[in-house]
Amino acid sequence: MRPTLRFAAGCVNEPSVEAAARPMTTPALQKADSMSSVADNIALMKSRSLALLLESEMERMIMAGEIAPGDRINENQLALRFGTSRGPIREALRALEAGGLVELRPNRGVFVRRLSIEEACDIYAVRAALFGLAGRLCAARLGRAEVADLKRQVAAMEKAAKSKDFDAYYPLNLQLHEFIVDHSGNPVLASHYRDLVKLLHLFRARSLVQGGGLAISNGEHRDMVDAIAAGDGERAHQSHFDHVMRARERLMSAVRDLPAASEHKKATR
Amino acid sequence: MRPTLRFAAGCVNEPSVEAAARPMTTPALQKADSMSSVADNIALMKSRSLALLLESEMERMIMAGEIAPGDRINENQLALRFGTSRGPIREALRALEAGGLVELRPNRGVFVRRLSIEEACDIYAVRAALFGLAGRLCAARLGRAEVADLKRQVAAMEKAAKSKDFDAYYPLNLQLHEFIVDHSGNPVLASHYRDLVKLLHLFRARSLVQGGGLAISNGEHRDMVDAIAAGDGERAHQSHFDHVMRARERLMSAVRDLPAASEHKKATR
DNA sequence: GGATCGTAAACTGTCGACAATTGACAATAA
DNA sequence: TTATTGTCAATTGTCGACAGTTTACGATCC
Repeated sequence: MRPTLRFAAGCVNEPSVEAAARPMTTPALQKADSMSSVADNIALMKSRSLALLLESEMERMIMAGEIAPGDRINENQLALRFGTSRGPIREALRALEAGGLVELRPNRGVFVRRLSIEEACDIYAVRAALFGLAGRLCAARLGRAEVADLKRQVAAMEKAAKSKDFDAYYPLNLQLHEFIVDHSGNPVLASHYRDLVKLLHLFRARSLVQGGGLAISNGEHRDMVDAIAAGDGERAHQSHFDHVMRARERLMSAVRDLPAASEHKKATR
Repeated sequence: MRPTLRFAAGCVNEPSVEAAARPMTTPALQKADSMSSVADNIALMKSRSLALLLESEMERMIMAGEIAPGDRINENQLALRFGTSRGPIREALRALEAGGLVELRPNRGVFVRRLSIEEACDIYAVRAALFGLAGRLCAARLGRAEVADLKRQVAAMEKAAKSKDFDAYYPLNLQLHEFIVDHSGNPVLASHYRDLVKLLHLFRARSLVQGGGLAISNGEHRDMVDAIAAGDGERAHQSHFDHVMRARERLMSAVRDLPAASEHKKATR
């Protein structure tokens, strides 16, 4: 029988590692854990490889901030916590490193990547280029139905923006961007775009984006959708590119406005 | 004492795995292998980790075509060949997978990624977007000296193009693109661009690019450099973007012109 | 003869153990 | 006191072995 992978709850001190993964330890007994019983396990069996599981779980942990940028990741501790050996952990960390979420310092350990302002700035620019391309492609591809969908989304955001309901606006905003990228018809673009967005989560000052004019941002969304609706690739490109670049400016000016705190030590190297 | 890492020459049948890596097995004796003796070893010691070494070596092997797209990679065989255990090999493969060079099929093994025409097309588009951004940034950044350098490069290529000397043109072309990307001042952009170019090496029909009008291509280069020299970001973006997209069209039409052979089996899945 | 089933080899996934390195702390010397 | 050196615990890097899966091949049955 395979090792158990129980995500040993409470082994060390973890906030919320849910037993989202519990392969059939006893093939016979199967209480149907209230939530989907068999499908989950089958999916688990198919994933076939702790490393794959661990990779997504650790990515989640980093995204959720359970491990903060700059933190060192202890292999032994993780292995203990997940009830596995260090092998799969190391494999997962390698994959994460290639994605830039984590940094490998030989013989020292792996550290959650810490993004400098400059790097965040660079990432935004690349993201803008990709998003610009997504807009261009959408303008050439999207049909009436999809455009209507886009307009609906922008309208919903308009409402949230008017009432300054950031909690409602934020997920809608995310969804709109995802929609555009996913409907570009270019999976490579979508994948790279997502990677960049992930990386930006490591930027500690990210939360600053919040304040910045919901109405302004949504006005830009309207321009974007208009260009797509008109099938004007060039204009779509420009509006999409500018949208991200303006978001970058909003963030950067916010960062520079409160130069206090934050920037403790740069390049511990 | 550490394991030896001899890259056991001739163990299985490898064409050219040079003993580029030979850490100080006997700290005393050090014959100064004719080439840089100590520095190499120190660099090796610093890299500290077979996995890191293996990663670059295997990347090289894939790039050089020593393992062809679609081929399965046998961990045991590689371990034997390199004189290591499978652990570091697996770690290196994980990293390569995240870069898209290699594909992981659980319980089956890892396979060198095989790029479909569609994927290559998608990658070209993303590459165009990144290159467009690079052009835009260069237009805003480059000084007289760098522009002069660019013009020199284009002039050299002009000469090669006139005499249809592809072997001279190709490396210059590569160098020009590298130059622009590197001088964009955005390392994230440069890194992603390079990854895409690497991926394109997996496209079997890549060699078709060759025939396609050297003079035409270099004419586009001239436009690019002109825009950069003028400091016209918008025009630079457009010319750089178009340059890659036209290269894509040249490749794609070449592919479609000889529909024979090649496309054996799609999606063995 | 062709399809189904069972078996064995080959290989991947995982583990536990050991070797080497790092970083911290204590002891010593100036 | 301060700088240097020696030692030790903690942690990473690597290995060899075992368990489980896949796949190819041959035997059996229709």
